[in-house]
Amino acid sequence: MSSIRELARRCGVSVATVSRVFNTPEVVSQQTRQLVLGMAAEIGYLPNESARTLATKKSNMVGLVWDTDHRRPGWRHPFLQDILVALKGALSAHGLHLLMLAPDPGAGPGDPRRFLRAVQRHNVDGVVIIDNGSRDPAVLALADAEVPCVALDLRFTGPTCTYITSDNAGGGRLAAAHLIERGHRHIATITGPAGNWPAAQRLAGFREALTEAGIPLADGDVVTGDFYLDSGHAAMTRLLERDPRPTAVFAAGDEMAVGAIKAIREAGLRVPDDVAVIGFDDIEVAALVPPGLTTVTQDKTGFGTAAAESLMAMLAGTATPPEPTTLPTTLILRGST
Amino acid sequence: MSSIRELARRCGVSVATVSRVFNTPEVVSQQTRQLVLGMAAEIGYLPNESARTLATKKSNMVGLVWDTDHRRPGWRHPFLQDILVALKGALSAHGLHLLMLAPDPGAGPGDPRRFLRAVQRHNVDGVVIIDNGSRDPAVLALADAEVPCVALDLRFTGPTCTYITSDNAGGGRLAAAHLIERGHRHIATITGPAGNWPAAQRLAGFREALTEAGIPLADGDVVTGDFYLDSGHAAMTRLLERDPRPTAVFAAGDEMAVGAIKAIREAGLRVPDDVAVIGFDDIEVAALVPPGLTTVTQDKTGFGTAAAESLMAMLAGTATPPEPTTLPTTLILRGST
DNA sequence: CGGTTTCATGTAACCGATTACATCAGATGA
DNA sequence: TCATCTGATGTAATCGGTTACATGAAACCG
Repeated sequence: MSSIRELARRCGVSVATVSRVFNTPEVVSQQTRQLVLGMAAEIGYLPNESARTLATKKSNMVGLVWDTDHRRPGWRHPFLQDILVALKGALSAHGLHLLMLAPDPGAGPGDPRRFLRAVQRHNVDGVVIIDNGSRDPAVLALADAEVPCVALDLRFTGPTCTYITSDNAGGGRLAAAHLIERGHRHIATITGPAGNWPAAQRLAGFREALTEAGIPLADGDVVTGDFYLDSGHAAMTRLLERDPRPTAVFAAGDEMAVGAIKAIREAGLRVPDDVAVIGFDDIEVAALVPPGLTTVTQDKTGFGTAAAESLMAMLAGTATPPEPTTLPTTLILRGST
Repeated sequence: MSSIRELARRCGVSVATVSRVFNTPEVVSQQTRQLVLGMAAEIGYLPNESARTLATKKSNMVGLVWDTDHRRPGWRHPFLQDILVALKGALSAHGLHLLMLAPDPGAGPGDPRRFLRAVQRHNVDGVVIIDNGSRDPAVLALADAEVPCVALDLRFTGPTCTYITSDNAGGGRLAAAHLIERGHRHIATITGPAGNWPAAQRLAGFREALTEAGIPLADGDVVTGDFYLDSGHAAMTRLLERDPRPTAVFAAGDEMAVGAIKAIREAGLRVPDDVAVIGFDDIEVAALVPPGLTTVTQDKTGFGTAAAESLMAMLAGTATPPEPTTLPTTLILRGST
């Protein structure tokens, strides 16, 4: 691998000049520039990023902390793929690479500093956190990183931190309003795990809209799930035992909604005639599962692009981190309501 | 940020000793080791990875080249998420980080060296390529990287290269055998784009099994799709116009199979009674779309773990790259056949 | 007891870049 | 004509580690 010194020697110039050709080409003469670039192409010279990072303390890498919950092997964020595609695209456009960090081996598996340490060792210019509400201490510890941080789907603040979330409360309101408009007066909901902020917001918005419409929400009509399919099935089964039975259900996640539909079918009832179902997320299956799941969609691509933008703003050196971004949610009408 | 020299000074030892404490602790005395570790914890010292990489030429980073097809914004690999989860998990276990590389900005958008250059600049210890048969020159150029490379779902050979694929031919055979066993004698297929190797293998295995069973496959019963839903719908629509109409269809991808089911339904026919459908991939929707899609499943997690293992083998310094891995495919019976 | 090992540690070169500062030739201007 | 400015380039310190080699003390051994 040819170094800058080798290239400088071959060109008969100093290393400083070569460096300038690549970093501040405008200060070097046309003639020298072409000489160096030509020779660089000839011998296949490429600057070594580690050396540049060492010298400049800028790595052009953004750390990605993700999938931190080792206790749950099936952990997944519903939009991981969409977010990654958008995030990588947006960062690439700025010449930034995305480093998916392994926990620091020097810290034990339970050490809350295992990601912070990994971040600090690698001179990343910023960090993106993808979580879904686990509130893992190892994630929260990242607020201490003296580096711009953007968290997705997680309230996350700090002197150099901001976050992106969907308008979950608004989405919950949309769902309630839609069901009310469809004439339902007894509406149940399957919410997410206690302590999960997006789930709580969805429930809050939903409840608010019901209250405004003068529709009561009994405690027994609020059942907790864990966002996965089976929990939706189980929750719905319980709801169907209620007397009177709710005529509509708002599930705080599409997977749970699909599970609910399954349970309704198994009980010999029809969707939406006997029980209407509305979900949240608009995952791929929503469009494909019959009768088509009406749902509240999140701007999946927006997560990635907004994260990149917030990060770029902080990298540009604003004194205070950008305000948290709230992505709009919208209703997608399909057959289940 | 405290440096190794700072730490050495505070401990009253040389930088070499500090370095040894972290890299070859067995050669330094118990006493000194504890002194250094204690002080390191106290002042929060962490070694700088860029500096280590510069000195050792090992970065503990694996480059990930992915989503190279800029012409198709919706590009996606059916298993990207599963692969990433497994890959990251397996690499993390070995202390390796995954660097999702942006194309080198110094190369134009169409430059076939844009990924190779990014790889070379970053001192990555290895490269993983996720492709789905685009045969992008920028991907093929990576064979010249003097670094271990593992490609997923792509035949990719070279002095330091190997690849992981599913047993696509075997899967095609499984699909055919299953339909034959179900009594079908007129079976059509929706294949992938010309030049797509996995698709070609699936077709080959499928065709082979039919031939062995003495069942003809007319040219008109082979229709080409592009792996996406709409193409499956369109292909099936054409197949339904055939006279006689096939009684079963093998789609080389689940999304196309779902599209096919949709087309069959829209034509007023039933699945599987009028036309049976079998897919390939076992994506999430397969289980959820009624009547449940019978399909050939790939070992999604296996892609990630096998890639990590092949990579580790090459990093361990074997003279020749490991043989390509062929992951077994198996049949998943559901309601569509 | 002198010589050889062994163990712990130190010295200093090196990895490949960036960059503050110095230099120097030629152009400018009074 | 000489001082001054400008533009292009060079010198050398620096970033934060690793590691070959040197050193010196203690242990071992015939």
